[in-house]
Amino acid sequence: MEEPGSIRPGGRTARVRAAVLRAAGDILAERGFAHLDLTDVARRAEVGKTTVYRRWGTVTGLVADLLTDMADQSLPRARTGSLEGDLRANARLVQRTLADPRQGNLFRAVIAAATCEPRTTEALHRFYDTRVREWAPCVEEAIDRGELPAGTDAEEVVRAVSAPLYYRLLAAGGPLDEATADQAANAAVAAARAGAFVR
Amino acid sequence: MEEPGSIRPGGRTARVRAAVLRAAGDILAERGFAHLDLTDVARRAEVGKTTVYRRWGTVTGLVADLLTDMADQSLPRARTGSLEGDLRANARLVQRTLADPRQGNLFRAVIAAATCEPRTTEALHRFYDTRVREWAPCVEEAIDRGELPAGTDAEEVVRAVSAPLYYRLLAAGGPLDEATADQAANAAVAAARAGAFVR
DNA sequence: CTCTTAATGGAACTATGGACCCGTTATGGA
DNA sequence: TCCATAACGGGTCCATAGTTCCATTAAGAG
Repeated sequence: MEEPGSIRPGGRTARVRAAVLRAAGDILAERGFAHLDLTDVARRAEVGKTTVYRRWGTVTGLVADLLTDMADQSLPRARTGSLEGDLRANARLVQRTLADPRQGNLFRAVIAAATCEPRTTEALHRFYDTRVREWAPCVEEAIDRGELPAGTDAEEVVRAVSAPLYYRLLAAGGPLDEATADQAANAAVAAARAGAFVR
Repeated sequence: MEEPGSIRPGGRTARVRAAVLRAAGDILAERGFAHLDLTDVARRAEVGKTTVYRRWGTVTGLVADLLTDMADQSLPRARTGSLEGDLRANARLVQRTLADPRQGNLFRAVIAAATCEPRTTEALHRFYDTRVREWAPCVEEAIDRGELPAGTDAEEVVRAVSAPLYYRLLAAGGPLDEATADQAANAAVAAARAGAFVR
């Protein structure tokens, strides 16, 4: 019996997983990582406490599974035709997500959880790898068009757009509005044009 | 009896606080935020359990106090004479701090704790405000020298240097070496020169 | 449809984080 | 130096997170 749910993943098992992940997300968004315990999750999900402990074991383990679930729901990138437009669209998408009360708190909680366990950290990294790879092509295309220096690290440019937004969310604080998003996108474009991301 | 330690802060009380904060920092660095409980802190600090619960009450409250203690120990900024030099020095300082096993884990844990409670969040913001204000003058001077456009938000430039490093530490992962630090500094300078941080 | 068994979940148990009581210590002002 | 009391800390109690056991349910193969 390795990995409960791997042999009979259909029907009830899938319903239980969905209910548990949903409850976990709710609690994380409302109360934060520190107040998450599996007993509470089981109660909210209307699922047996034993089931939750058996399948996920620890809080960080549950968050890791939540992250792989989140990674599966990736949105397609924008295609505005220009580098500025695409990156600004990305910045605003990230900004709206982080500024949304539920989503923002969820991300903060998930990142906090990733702080505590390598397994969860890896799940988080995979999540961002997915997102970055989804958006990197718009930078690649700009390089092909000659808008950016050859050898520019496309993925690094995409990360540079998100970084200031996450920095505000997690560390330094400050407003997370559309102006912040646009500034992040503009700064990334300007730095990329100047060759700051050439490998 | 508001705020235990506010009326007789000397002698034993100060020693207890130092021992507790030291123990808390050790545990956070070694095991992370999730495994921090006040009973354990009291044991390590060789201090009465009751004392810890009375003075700090919760894990996040203790971390908040730890943060104000950390904010008091600010390093003076570098003065290399050039904007690039100063910001690169700042980037490398941050990078060395975050890459150091103990310090890096401590920062991750402290930020995770700040995720869970407004009081702690505010303490964290104050911590970064202190740091940013310490370094902002080197950008101001560059503006005065005409190296950067008038109206450039100096503090925002400083934040732009740290952001990519924290983004790696907390969210996306990836190497945190000197090359990363220099890239962050270069990108911030390039963006600032292009006017991306003009208010 | 039937049967095997994967997976769930109720219930009882244990370990421990956190709260409280009250006696002890030592700070800091007179 | 002395004293009022701020602050500490040992001991005890309680709520509950997490574990274990076993009966019940239903997935999915034939």
